[in-house]
Parts: sequence; structure tokens; C-alpha cells
Amino acid sequence: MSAVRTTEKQRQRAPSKRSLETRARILDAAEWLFAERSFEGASLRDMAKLAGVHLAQVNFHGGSKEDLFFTVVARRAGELSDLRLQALDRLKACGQPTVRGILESFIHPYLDRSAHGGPQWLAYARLIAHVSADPRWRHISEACFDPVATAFAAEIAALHPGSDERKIAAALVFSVSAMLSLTTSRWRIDALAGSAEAADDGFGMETCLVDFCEAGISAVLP
Amino acid sequence: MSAVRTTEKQRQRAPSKRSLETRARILDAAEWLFAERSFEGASLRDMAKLAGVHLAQVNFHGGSKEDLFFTVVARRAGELSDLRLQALDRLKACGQPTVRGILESFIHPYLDRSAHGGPQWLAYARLIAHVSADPRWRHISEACFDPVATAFAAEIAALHPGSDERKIAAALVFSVSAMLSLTTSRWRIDALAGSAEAADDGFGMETCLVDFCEAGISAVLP
DNA sequence: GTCTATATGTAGATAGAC
DNA sequence: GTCTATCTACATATAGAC
Repeated sequence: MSAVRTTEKQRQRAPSKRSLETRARILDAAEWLFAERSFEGASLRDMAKLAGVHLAQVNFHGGSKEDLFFTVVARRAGELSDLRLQALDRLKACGQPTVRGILESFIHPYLDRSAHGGPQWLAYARLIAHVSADPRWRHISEACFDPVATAFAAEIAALHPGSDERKIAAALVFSVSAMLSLTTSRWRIDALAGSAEAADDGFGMETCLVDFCEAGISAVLP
Repeated sequence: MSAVRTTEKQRQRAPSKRSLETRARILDAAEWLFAERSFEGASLRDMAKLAGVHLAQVNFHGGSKEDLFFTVVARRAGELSDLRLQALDRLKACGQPTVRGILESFIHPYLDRSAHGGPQWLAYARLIAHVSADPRWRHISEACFDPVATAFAAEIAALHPGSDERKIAAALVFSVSAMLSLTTSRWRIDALAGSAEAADDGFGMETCLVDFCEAGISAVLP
């Protein structure tokens, strides 16, 4: 958790165990409600109710609403980045990586946490989709996600010397958008597919996504 | 404009010219503010101010806030759908269509209106991105955009008999998400590309997008 | 059709007792 | 650290004069 908290003074002492638990409950509630209703739609009052604390506690532990939003996004961003970079390291330890391998290292941690990380990770996955889709949160994306995304873009570029960095960046943004659509718009896939009901949720959706993005990225490389 | 307005009685007479102008100004203001600040972040007061009318007029012409939101999204949806279907018709008039041609028929009207349709179309493009990314507006997507999207999915499926409809639906959703990312996240392409500044906005971004999606769709077909 | 005035609820934030 | 009470501002919506 590397969030920079400019509006809050440094704590003088380590917080108590109970304080940390209260804080965690508030952040969980905020994560859920921000994901469900977006920034303005989620009220601090509802967060307090969901967390089982009183309203003033939300301000005490979270600062202003904007501070709280940033804190919630940043909280799991470090863990997600670590998972991605670890996957990339494992890949490179096995020799020359492929575009597909790099892509899977980026995509799999997100989809895996989203599907098997419990309700808070699922909420976080939806929250990331909100942050990524709204230019108003550009500064948050830049702080929390762009460093790792830049590293992955560089890995792909290194595989293809002389390729257009701008096209690689575009292809990576397209891939990220497609990945997030599995969180925001899976219902739409079912709707467009017509008859076929969404029997097994995402049985092969991750493979389908990686197939799509791998071919797309390869198509914009020289 | 085919919006169904369930909460408003049928008008008894045709509205006056001035009334129509007032209504259009209100819808333009609402379009801009909904796009800029999302549903909850945009207040009816600000819309009234931006439109140069008084607050009560917004309710009079737009109904409830949710009604107004639906009306704004539906207003240009018909035109966008028509442009897409016309492009598809022109394509089919020239013989057997290709995946790329079908894709361009879907994508180009959106990017063209977004880039050359003036500030209101640009706002509308951002608004669609909000609607598409948020499951809360699923009913609006279903009413305004899914019929045409379903038709395009069927066109692609017709080119490849025996293909998995679910994969085609997924690939189309991925493609739509990537398309919308050119509206919401073009700044991010510049950021990830590193040095290269965004000199000419989208010089070849549409081509790059279509290259990406064409390859991606082809990859999930048999 | 328009606009003043207002009804009614909720938002974010904080002061100060404990 | 916690919680009561409250401040101030703003939200959506409508009634009724013109």
C-alpha cells in the first residue's frame, strides 16, 4: 500500500488493532459502494451503515470523500501489480517470452482475483473499470496502474525491435478495455449470443479474451 | 427518436417552435453534463443554468432525472443506428462483405460523429461510454444499442457457418469496448507510448483499432 | 409554457463531549 | 478513538401565479 496521503498528517503512533479493523471495515464498505454506485452515487452515510460504524468515523479514518476514493483504489493496486510482475518474472525465467505469455501475465491476475478472490475483490474489479473509463480519475490511473502497464508495453516492444510504440500502447489499451468488459458487460455477451444461456460463467471467456487480444496485438506489430 | 416515454402523458397538441427549442437546449445541456460528470454527478440545477432556462423547466421538459437520462441517450441512438445500418447496406450492395467491412460499418459512424459531429456528438460519445460500462444502465443499452449490435453479430456469424455464436458475441463486445476506449482513454495511449507526444490526434487510431479488432475477431472464428 | 417560491430530503464535513 | 449533534449547502421535485 503505497498511497501518498497528502491531506493527512503523519500518525504519531501506530494505530491500535481495533482502529485498524475499523478502518478496514470502512474501506471494504467504501470499495463495495463506490463499485456499485460510482463516486457521486455512493454516500458516506451508506458506507458508515454498511461498515457498522458511525458517520464521523468514515471521515476520521478516510479523510475527505476524494481521499477515501483514492485510498480504496490504491489499497489493492499494489497487490495486483505484484501479481502481474511476478507472473512476468516467472515467464521470463523460462526463456524468451511470447506476446501471449506477456498478455496472460497481465490479464490473468485481474480475472483470477475477480473470480476467486471473494466479494471484495469482485467489487474492486468493478471499481477499476469505473476508474479506467472516466477521464476524471486519470490521476489515479496514472499513479496506481500506469507504471506496471508501461513495463508491460516495454516488454512487448522489446520482442519486436523497430515497432511503433504508439501502436503498442494503443493495442494494450484496447486489450485492457476488453478485459474490463468481462467485468462490466458479461451480461451483454449473453444477450448478443441470443439463444445460448450463460450456463457456465466464463468457461472459456478468459481464453477467448486472450485469443482475441493476442491476435489484435500481433496485427499491429511489424 | 423512438424513445418510449412511459411516465409522460401523450401531448394533446404539437409543441410550439419555442418549446422545441427550449427542449433541445435542455437536452443538449443534460447531454453535456451527464457525459462530463455521470448520472449522479450532474445536477438538474447545473443543466438549467447551462441551458439558460429555469430549474422548473428542466422537469417540465425532461420529466424525472432518470427519464431525462433515457431521453438524452435515446435521442441520438436512432441516428447512430441508421448510420451503421446504411454503411452495412452499402457494403452488402458491393457483394460478399468481409469481417473488416462489417466492423468498419459499425465503428466508423461512432468515431466519425465523435470527431467531426461537433461538441454535442463528442459529449454523446462519452455518454455512450458511461452507459456501456455500467451495468446499472443495462436496460438502456438493451433498448438503444443491442438491436443493431445483434444484427452485426448475425452478419459476422453468417460469414462463418458453424461458428460459436457466443465467441462472436464476446469478440464484438471486446471490439465495442476497445472502440469506446478511444473516447475515454486516448490520453492513456499517449502516456503509455512514452516519449511520443500526441501530435496529430488519432492520425491512424481508427485504422489501428480496426486492424486490432479484425485480427481479434478472426482469431476466435473457426 | 414559463417562472417564483417552496416542500422535503440528503449530501459532506466538523466541533466538542466522552 | 469514538460518537452525538449539528452546520451549511445542495439535491429532486412540485404547486400555483402569471
